[in-house]
Amino acid sequence: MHDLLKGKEKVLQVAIKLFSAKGFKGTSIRDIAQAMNMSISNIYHYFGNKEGVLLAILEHSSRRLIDELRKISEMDLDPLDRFKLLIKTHIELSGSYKKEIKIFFLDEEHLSAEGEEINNQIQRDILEIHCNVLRALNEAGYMDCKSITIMAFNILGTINWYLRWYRSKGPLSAEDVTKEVVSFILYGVLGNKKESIISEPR
Amino acid sequence: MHDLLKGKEKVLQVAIKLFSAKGFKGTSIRDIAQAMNMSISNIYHYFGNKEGVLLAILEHSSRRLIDELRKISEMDLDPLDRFKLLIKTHIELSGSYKKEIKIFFLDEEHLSAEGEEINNQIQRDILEIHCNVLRALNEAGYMDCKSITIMAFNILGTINWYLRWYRSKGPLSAEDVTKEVVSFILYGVLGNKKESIISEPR
DNA sequence: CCAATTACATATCGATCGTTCGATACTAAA
DNA sequence: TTTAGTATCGAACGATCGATATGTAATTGG
Repeated sequence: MHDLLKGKEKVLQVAIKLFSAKGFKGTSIRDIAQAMNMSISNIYHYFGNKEGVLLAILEHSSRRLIDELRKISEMDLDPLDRFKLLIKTHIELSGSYKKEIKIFFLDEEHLSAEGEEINNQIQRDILEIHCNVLRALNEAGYMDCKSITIMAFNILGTINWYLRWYRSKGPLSAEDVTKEVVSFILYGVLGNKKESIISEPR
Repeated sequence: MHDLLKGKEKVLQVAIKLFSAKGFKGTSIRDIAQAMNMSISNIYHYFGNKEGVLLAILEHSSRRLIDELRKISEMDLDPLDRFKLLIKTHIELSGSYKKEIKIFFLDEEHLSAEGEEINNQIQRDILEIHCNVLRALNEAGYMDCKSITIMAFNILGTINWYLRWYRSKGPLSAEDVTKEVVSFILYGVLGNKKESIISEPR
């Protein structure tokens, strides 16, 4: 047993890498098998079919992110502090699930009805968490917007796009970049009530 | 000639629809040919290969968007007004190129070196236009940020995400949704200098 | 009107795809 | 030691893929 990961777990690791790099349709079962010196049929033994691999990735990786974010959304904090923490955590956590998230939002198209349902549920869960936190923010008078949902979409767009373009190359440190993105979202959300901000989020 | 569009032009129309719906890898030349009752070989006669179809779409559709945006970015206006106009136009124009833009940002992965270069150039052009407008905004003291580029990315993320989720179904009119998105971007960009905003952009 | 170019079609190629089958090796309980 | 389940494999299936070779009809410029 000279491999750190074995069987099922390793398939997922390799598949995450390949799916995120070449897309779902762009990656064949053979690609995955070859990249880890495993037989094709063995992957089918584990996951049933190709989509099974994708769904396993989705469930496996999204669960952790969603649980973490939900925990924050239920914290007993000042609405603004909770919101800041949520955004910051979402960005930072997403950093470690970068590849997986790229898969979430890249391959929604070519799934079966069942797969699409699972994928939609994930996105709905994440959106709802943000909506809840935003709603509290709104009711506490920190912001004033016509549609909480639109605001949540704007936030997710900014975060997910950040995952696309960020390549630890530029002049700023990862931390500074995060701070800039968080700040953009913060001011965008608070809008004309920006006086609510006493101090920058650290 | 019972068809409104003929030949090359019609291939592009059909390909845009299919690529945006099922992805580049998820759409076969046969799909395109069948959807318009044309022979496979004829598409090859027009575009050389499958990627040729994609590149034709890219060049054809991005050119108009880029030209339009660049025109605005070079207008002799107050920096803030120019910025507002740019965002508003970008969102509205993107609305009509929705499918095409989905293709731009969905299929960057599976292109040849040449195709990737073209695609990158398009994205660089769009980014640069926004950077230029932002820079003027910054120099005029309307905003104060560490990185113009990050700001531009944030804007593009919000806009492109909007194209993903918007489905003329919700309670708000398309116009109102646009206004909300523009407002989010505006406040996000202006940050702690929001007093620069006198009146909402219509 | 005729030659040349363009617009299209049929038929087919070899490669690759997702998937399945049938067989072995290993492992742990009985 | 038998047995049952789990992990793994090689070989092959039919379908579909991108691409091409070889044509014929239509259009057009001189």
